[in-house]
Amino acid sequence: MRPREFDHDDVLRIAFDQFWRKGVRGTSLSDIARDAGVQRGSLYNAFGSKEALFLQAYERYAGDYLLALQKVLGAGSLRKRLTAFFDLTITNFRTGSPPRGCPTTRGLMELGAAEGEGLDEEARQAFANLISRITALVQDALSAGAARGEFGGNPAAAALHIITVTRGLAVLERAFGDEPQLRKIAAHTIDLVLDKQGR
Amino acid sequence: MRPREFDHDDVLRIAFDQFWRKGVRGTSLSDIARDAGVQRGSLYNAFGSKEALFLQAYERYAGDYLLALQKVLGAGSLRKRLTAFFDLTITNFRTGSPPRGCPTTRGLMELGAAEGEGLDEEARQAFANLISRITALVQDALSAGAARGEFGGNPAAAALHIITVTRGLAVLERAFGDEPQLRKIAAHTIDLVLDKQGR
DNA sequence: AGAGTATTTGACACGACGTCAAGAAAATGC
DNA sequence: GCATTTTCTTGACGTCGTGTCAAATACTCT
Repeated sequence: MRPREFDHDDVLRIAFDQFWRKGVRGTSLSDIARDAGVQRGSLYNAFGSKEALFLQAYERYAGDYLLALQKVLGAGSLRKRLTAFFDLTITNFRTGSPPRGCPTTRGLMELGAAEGEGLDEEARQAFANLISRITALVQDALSAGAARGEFGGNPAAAALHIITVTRGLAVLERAFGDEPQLRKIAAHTIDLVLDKQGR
Repeated sequence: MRPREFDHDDVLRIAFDQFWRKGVRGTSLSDIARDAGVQRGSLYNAFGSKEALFLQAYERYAGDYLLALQKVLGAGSLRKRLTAFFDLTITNFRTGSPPRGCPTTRGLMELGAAEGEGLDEEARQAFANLISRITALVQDALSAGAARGEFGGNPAAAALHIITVTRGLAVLERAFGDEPQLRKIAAHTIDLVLDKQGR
């Protein structure tokens, strides 16, 4: 056995950074190879394909991100939790310059509509999976809030609504790049859901 | 002067159909040329570049789409208008098999985060422009509704919120392809905005 | 030390984008 | 009616990206 000459995790991080900034289709394996100081062929040998490499890098990101969300969604009043949740969400795709956007949303929209086109079904499931798990976290927070009388609606419906808004924010971020506006929408959403419309 | 051997508008329609289904990056000019029965070089001669061709095709689509929206947002009670608006929105990216998704959202997420990457600034403005104009239409409907006592909130904030939800729906459509779920979210959003939370 | 095995490396085939020069076809002027 | 001109068309080219393969390489285990 000959040992790898590069660190698996280093490559994963470097690759995801590129994918995040430029999208999967917009990132070439040559770019990653150059950045990581690895030969292009070695990447194919180690990961099989660009999509497989992306998937591994994405899973890594998804795990980290879920942990961070779990943290902010688990402490404080419901309003505080939701505020922190939106905050982390917006911060997540507003970091970097230019801002990197939301990798999940970008990945989803990069999917080919037809079969075989672009990213494959496995990637779609990875994206859907992260969204589902985030939805579950939000729903848990809402249910906990309901138990404490901080919320009187349907946790499942409200969680879905909140998630939809975060996905929409990811899109508007791309369109306008106007962070204050995103935060306003987030605040408004919290008001709507908590039924204090601030009028 | 030698006349064109193909119809400008035909090509635009054929091209946009492909862009819509497979994204800009996922569509090759060879595909379009084959589909349209035109030589690839002729497309370059007539449009200049893939992005320019996309932009023209997109503007065409945007105009049609705006007209349709204007129609449904201008008649009936506010609730009816919003329902028809969400209906048209969801129908728009659920048509075709497999569903084609939302071209605006896809286009936005295909944009390169950095300069020079992928679609250029002009495309971003075209996307942002359509979103802005749709927002304005929704806001008009809300204002009209407010004048008739059908709505008591802030039209600008509510319109922005609604638009955000539609962008989120476009993303969730990609993730889950679950049309009934999308419609539920839409209905819930209308309830929230009109302040009848259906509890 | 030697054999085995996985990794690295460079070359290859293929397709896509965009450019360019040469050929083709119609409108205009004489 | 014919030549000219102007535009469109056509095919070839260079570059870059993806993915494959066989040969060379370097480590490990016996």
